[in-house]
Amino acid sequence: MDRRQQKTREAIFEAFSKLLSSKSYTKITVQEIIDEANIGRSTFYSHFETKDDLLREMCTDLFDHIFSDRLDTEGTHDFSIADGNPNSMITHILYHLRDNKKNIIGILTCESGELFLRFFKQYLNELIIQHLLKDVERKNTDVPDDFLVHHISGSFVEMVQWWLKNNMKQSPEELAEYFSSVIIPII
Amino acid sequence: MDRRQQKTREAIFEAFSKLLSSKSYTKITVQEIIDEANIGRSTFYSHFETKDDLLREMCTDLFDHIFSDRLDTEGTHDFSIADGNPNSMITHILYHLRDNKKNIIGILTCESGELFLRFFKQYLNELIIQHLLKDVERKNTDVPDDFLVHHISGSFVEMVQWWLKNNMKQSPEELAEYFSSVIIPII
DNA sequence: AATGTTATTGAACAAATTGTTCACTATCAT
DNA sequence: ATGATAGTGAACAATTTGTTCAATAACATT
Repeated sequence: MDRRQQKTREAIFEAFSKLLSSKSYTKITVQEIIDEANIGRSTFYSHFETKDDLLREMCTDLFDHIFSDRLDTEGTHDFSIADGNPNSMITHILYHLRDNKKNIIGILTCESGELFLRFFKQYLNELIIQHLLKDVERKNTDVPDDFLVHHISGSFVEMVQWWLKNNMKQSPEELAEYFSSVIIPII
Repeated sequence: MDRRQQKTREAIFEAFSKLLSSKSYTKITVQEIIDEANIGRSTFYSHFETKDDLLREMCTDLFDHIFSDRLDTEGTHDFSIADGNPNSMITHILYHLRDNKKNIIGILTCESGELFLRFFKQYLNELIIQHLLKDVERKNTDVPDDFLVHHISGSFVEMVQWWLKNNMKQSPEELAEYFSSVIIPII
């Protein structure tokens, strides 16, 4: 990728992220992003089709990063997606979210949250199906698998939202304990 | 309230709801609502400040209706918010959502879902605090009350979304069973 | 260092949208 | 019948959106 493209893309992401900390997604105009990023109008539209497209790309970048196994060891913590231990996986995700540079709270607390959460749940569902419900004989046969998967991923994103909005008072390890406490008994 | 005001308000609600079934909230313009409702431009703005305001009012109307006790008996079902039985409360809410005239799926599957769900969770939190966790000696002391309340309300709205997006295949009673099955064990 | 390729610029453009104003008309309650 | 209230529709300036295009800058490669 051309160095100019990289710089422009990064400038747009940063401008967008900065704007998200002061106003909600729908209120932000493309013009403001352009001004903040200090780029030409046509440059923005050569990178992204629309504002929605920009958000989509940013989410893809973020979750690809969090949920990719290769990047586990370079992080600031020892928890990994790949080791199959539920608590470790949860803690891994929470650390990434906490230390992330993008303005997640900005994305969440406005209309764009819809898109963000859709991404989040999608990645989580795959993770749950692959690691949590595979090779585990379930005791709770009252509910269908599909319901349970959505319950777990749904509960998780709800927990993350609650956590972020309360300024992440709890540690990722503490939160992982809470989560296990309301999920493990019902699997 | 003036009969003219009622008619205008109703026409706007209906137009908005109809538009929500064909396109997402952010794509809908005030102009389209005006055209669909067949009213004057200035009339719209004398009723609602903005499009967001309209959505807010619609949500308030809806949830006030669902969560008000007085209206329990007039419904198409025998379940009530007031009787304190969790399953009965859940079923009551689900029936209302299912039979509702407003386009809930339209609201949910677009950016306005943020606002809608905020309302929904707020009403649910109050209900949970008042009816579910009051006078119940909790066994699960590993998690704080605040976390548990959010977990329950969060899980509930996630379940409703899953249900609506799957065309409400399950009956409200069946869903209430599912929900109890993943919540009761962890209280 | 020269060259062809590619990214960015900035200005200009039409079309659509937003929220407000105002004089006029229709409908209401009594 | 009448005063009060609600709706009309047209016009308004200000923003925003997405596109186009020729000129310029930065790039990779030889």
